[in-house]
Amino acid sequence: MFGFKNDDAATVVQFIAEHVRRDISFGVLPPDSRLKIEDLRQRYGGSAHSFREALTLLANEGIVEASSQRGFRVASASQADLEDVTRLRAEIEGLGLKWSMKHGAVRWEGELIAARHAVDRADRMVMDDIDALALEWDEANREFHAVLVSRCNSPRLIEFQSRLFFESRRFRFAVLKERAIEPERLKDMRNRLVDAVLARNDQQATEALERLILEPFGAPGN
Amino acid sequence: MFGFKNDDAATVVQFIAEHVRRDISFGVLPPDSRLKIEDLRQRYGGSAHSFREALTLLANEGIVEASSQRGFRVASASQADLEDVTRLRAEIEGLGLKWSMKHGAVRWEGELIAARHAVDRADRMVMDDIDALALEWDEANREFHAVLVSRCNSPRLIEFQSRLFFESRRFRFAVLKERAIEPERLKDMRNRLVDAVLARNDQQATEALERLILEPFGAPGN
DNA sequence: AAACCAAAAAATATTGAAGATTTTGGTATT
DNA sequence: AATACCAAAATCTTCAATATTTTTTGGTTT
Repeated sequence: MFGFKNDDAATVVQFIAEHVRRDISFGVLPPDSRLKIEDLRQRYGGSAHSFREALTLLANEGIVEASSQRGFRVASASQADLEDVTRLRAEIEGLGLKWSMKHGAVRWEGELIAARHAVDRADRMVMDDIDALALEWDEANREFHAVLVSRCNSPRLIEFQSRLFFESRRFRFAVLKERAIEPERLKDMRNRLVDAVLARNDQQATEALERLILEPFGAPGN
Repeated sequence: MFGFKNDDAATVVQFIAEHVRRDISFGVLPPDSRLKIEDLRQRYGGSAHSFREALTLLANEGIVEASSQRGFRVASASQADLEDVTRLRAEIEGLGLKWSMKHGAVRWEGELIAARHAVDRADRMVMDDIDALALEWDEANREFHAVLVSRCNSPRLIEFQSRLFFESRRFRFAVLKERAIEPERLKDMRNRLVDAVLARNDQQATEALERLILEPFGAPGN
């Protein structure tokens, strides 16, 4: 019936998890709100078991909190969380970039330049219709940062990076909704980053990356 | 009735997950072996659903692999995995240690010294009866490395560290079973590490930590 | 009025059984 | 030997029921 023979998200649990994950990122399900299984079923479909499984999974990812015998709720999103996630993201991603710069060749550089192009474009366009383009915008961002670490040769680092990126999504959308994105500034920082990568300058690259990650959130702690 | 309402995860799923996690670490369930739910139920008890949930969780942690429609199996443990885990552990733990050295005070130093004492002792004793003392030995190790990062002020880093430590357990036990532990050498390295920490010397500390983590596995890549 | 206890109500956790779908392994055919 | 096909096995998903825990409610005592 369905043509999905891929190993990707072919199971109901993963389908649900993906959906809930996205709705949490977008703020449709706000922080600290309770996730009553019965309510969710009516919204997303699926059986109670599938939901438990999916929520257990999301709890393990950190965007849902589970307390024993008391059900699930969306993880809180405090200032401390924001700082923790972004700081750690800067470190992990910086490390992955450093390693990628050792192994990545011309092909990688091409992917990087293409991803930069896409994300620059998304930055410029997203303001026109935030609701419609937000997902696309974030996907371009995800792709760019994924390429940065893609050649690091460490599957676990890639997974951590991806997880932290998802966790920071909520905060990123909050910034976007305040229209606090500065396309030109971001483009500048990305150019400096890519230049440093192409020149294989480790230190400049990690510094540029750190600024790119931290600055949109107001560089807390100055 | 008040008192015992700890967050202690008294749910069946977590109980099963904990058990299976341990058996995988110990090699009771060897890498790549299939995890048939029916078989496991007879061994651990619990319902099929609880098992699915637990295994989904372990799959998310990385020590179990799930392929859609084809069940679960213990994650393979290749040389590449060993290198990935240990390398990443050295980096993450090093970062956490650096941050801990900023915030940790006298109390922390005390915990560190106590943990070092315990793990030195465990190293000396474990050879006498490996099967009986292995768990205790590894717990002392876990505690020591947990203390190192305990003051880093980043819950997510602590969680990553803990996860990587569990993932590396399998390899650590393999080394132990080959009786390839050198208590005196390890004690030396730990002393150098703790000395550097007390002196608040970032670079020496991270270098010592890196050696402590990588060396027991034969320092691959020379 | 505040604190306390017990029973009722609500929600969650767990299990069992059964139907649907997919993979696997064997057999017959070409 | 390769392919097509069928049956058995395993997994995935849902429905339904029971057990356990938390929360609420209402009445009693201090």
